[in-house]
Parts: sequence; C-alpha cells; structure tokens
Amino acid sequence: MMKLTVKQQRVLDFIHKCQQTQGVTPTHQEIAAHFGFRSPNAATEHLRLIRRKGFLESVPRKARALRVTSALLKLRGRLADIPLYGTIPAGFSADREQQPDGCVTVDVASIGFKPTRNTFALRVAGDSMIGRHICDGDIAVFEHGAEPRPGQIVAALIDRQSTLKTFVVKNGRPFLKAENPKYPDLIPSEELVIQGVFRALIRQTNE
Amino acid sequence: MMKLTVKQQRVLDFIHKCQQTQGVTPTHQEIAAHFGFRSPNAATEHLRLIRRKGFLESVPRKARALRVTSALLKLRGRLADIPLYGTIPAGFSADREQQPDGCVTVDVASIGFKPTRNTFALRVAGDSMIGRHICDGDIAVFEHGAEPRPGQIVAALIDRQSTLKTFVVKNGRPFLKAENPKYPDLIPSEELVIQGVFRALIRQTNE
DNA sequence: GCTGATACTGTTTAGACGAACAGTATGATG
DNA sequence: CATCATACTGTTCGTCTAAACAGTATCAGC
Repeated sequence: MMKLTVKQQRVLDFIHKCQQTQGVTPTHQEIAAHFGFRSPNAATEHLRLIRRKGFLESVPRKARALRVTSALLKLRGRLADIPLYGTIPAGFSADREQQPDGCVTVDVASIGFKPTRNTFALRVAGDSMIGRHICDGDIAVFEHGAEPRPGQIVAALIDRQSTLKTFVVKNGRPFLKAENPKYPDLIPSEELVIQGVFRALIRQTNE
Repeated sequence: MMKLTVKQQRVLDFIHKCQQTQGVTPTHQEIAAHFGFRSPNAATEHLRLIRRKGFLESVPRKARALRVTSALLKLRGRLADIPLYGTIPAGFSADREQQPDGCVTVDVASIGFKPTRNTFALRVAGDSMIGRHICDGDIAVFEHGAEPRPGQIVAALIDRQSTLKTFVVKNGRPFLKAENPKYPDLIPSEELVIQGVFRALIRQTNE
C-alpha cells in the first residue's frame, strides 16, 4: 500500500473525523468548503488518489458513500453497546427501562459472547471476588436472566446492593459464596435476587 | 419517549443494520425498495414519525444524513482500535508496521486512557501474573515506549516470547519479577527488552 | 359510525451530488 | 530541461435525493 501525501492524509483525517463526530461522511463539496477549495473537483481528485492507494472505499454515484479503510479498521469486528449501571435497584427487568450511568462499548470478539438486550455492566466495588481475580473498580459484564451453573459468578442483590458471589450447590441446594476469606458467607440463594451471570471483565490500571 | 410501532421499529433496525454493515445510512428510496414499498414517500412518512418520537435525527435536505439515536448510543464515548498481536517479535517499533492478528475495539472511558499509536494488545498465556489477578487467556493492553515505574506490570521479551512481569527496583537496580510462587525469577531488566507497560485488561469467561 | 393515527401509492419539483471535461500551477525526479 | 504526479480552478451534465402534495386503505378508540 502506497503512502499518502500530507494533503491526502489531511483529507482522510477530515473524513474520518466527520464520520466520528457527525456519523456521516462529507460530500465532495463539503470537503472542498472545509479546505477552502473553490472547486469541488479538487476534492474529487484527492478522493480518487486516496481511493487508488487503498485507504478509502466508495460506492460510485452514491452520495456520502465514502468509507475509510485502514488496516486496523478492516479487522474491527461487530461492536456491542452495554449499559453500565451504578447500582441496580431491586426490579431490574428488560421491560422497565432504567437509565444507565454509562455505556461500555466493546467488540464482540474481545468479550467472547454476543450481548443481548439483557446484557448489562456493573462497576465492581470491594474485593469480595478477589479469589476469582475480580478486583475493586473492574467493570463486570453480566447476562440477566441466564440460569447460573455451579461455579459460575453471579451478581446478586443483597441489602439493596449488587454484590458478586459464586453460585454453588451443596447437598442439592443452591448457595452463594464470596471468594474472599474475609467474607465467609454462604447464603441460601432462594432468599435473594440473582441479577445476572458474570460473562466478561474490563479493568483499567488506576495509576 | 413514545414507543415505536412494529413497522417503525423494523425500519429503524434496517437503518441501523445498514450503518453497521455498510457504514452508510440508506436513502428514502433504498428503504422503500428494501421493504417493497412502491413509493419513497412511505419511507419518508415512517422516518418522519420515528424522528418525531426521538429515535432518529437527520439533517434536512442532506443525503444519507440519518442518525440513529438510542439512549445507549448517545452515551457511547470515543472508541479506540487497538491492534492485537499473537506474539511480538524482537523488533517491535512504531515504524516497522507489523501485521496484527486482530483488533480490540473499546471505548476510551472503559479502559481508562486514550490509546496512542504505540498502544497494543496481547493475549496472556500462562499464569505468571496470577498474583496481580491477570489470568491465562486475558487480553492485556500495553503502552509501548512508556517508562515503567516500580510496581508496574510490563511485557518483556524473554526467549523470543512476550512475558508479563512486574517491574521492581532493588538496591537501585531494576529487576523483573513474576507474580507467582511457581516462578521465583528475578531477572535484571537490562538484559531484556521491555515492550510495553500494562494499562488495561479484558477478560472473557471461558464457558 | 365517526375520528384520528398509521401505512401506504403515485407524482412532481428543486436542489444536492458525483462524475467528467478542460485547463493551470507547482514541485519532484531524472 | 523535460516529464510526470500532485494540487488545484471553473464548468457542465445527468442522476440522485429529500420534501411536498394529493390521494387511499386499514384499524383502534371512543
């Protein structure tokens, strides 16, 4: 793949920026206007060269049909937008729409499963699951409504707070267990609401 | 925000799908064609209603200027595309462009820092950093070229393989230490190449 | 059974848009 | 110094496109 000239790179950057901020790629004339060209054909010519060098694709004769094609972007998979909640109140349900605190966006391949409408994320508070290598401050992704299997980690509602616990079965009865010797709890799982099954994790270093 | 009818939802889904797969939103006539409408005005009417209900925005008189505005998508922040390498050979550098094995896409807020051109990701192999709660199979994100501070985790090249170690300073000299009693190594860091400083982590449950 | 919203067909129009053609200027390369 | 690619101006053309107008059919709620 040939290298772009400085001007061509600037045009490509502008297109990319437009797509990011406005969700729409600019027309030839908008490109010309942005760079102060007095003719839309100046932009057309640039696009032709950028396209020839492989950094751009477009559908002929279609308006705003440009597409930036960097090597990385070509590898980019399908994205998932997962709602991030601070704390989940008792009645989490798919129907009752709750206002999320934020949005975690990840590509599907990296988290290893395809999120559904019942997928949500929580920021982990406390070190109750340190034994399963889930740390304070991590973002944990859950699937609501899935049936937990023994050994899986779940988010459960205890004292109006979402808490992480391991789902275990002892003598045929389901329990929830903390993975930290400091919390020797073993709570019968019938008594509380299991909000979701743990699916993925995102951690940022806190420096 | 009012609810959409079934037909309106279908139209909105189609627009969203077009944007995902082709990067471009459809025109009124393309929508009409897709649903078998004989008049582009049928699509126009649907768009008008969807827009009125707040699920869509558009710039008047501009071609393909639709924008899906779900509550989640509004919260979506800036995205970062990070190259994922299998193993990094000795000469990792920003100049020498190396073919990535994949692409990890995350929103900047979730990983807690803004990736640069020197950011890359590795899939963790082995449990040498289990003491710092980094597990086998995790995707670790690194910043190449950053100066490690004592206690930070780094990716180092040992025996032609990228390995995770903690960067420590003992008696004024830098060492690399594994965080697992099974690996009691303490390697003088001058002898090896530090490829990057650990910044973030993505984990998927392996069930 | 009236009314209003939804869900269309069918047609027209003005303007937006990509593409093509005809030139000019500049700078790099050999 | 000739040549070629880049980087434009200026213009025309045909099509694409959003929008507007005039209707029709169906269905739910009252």
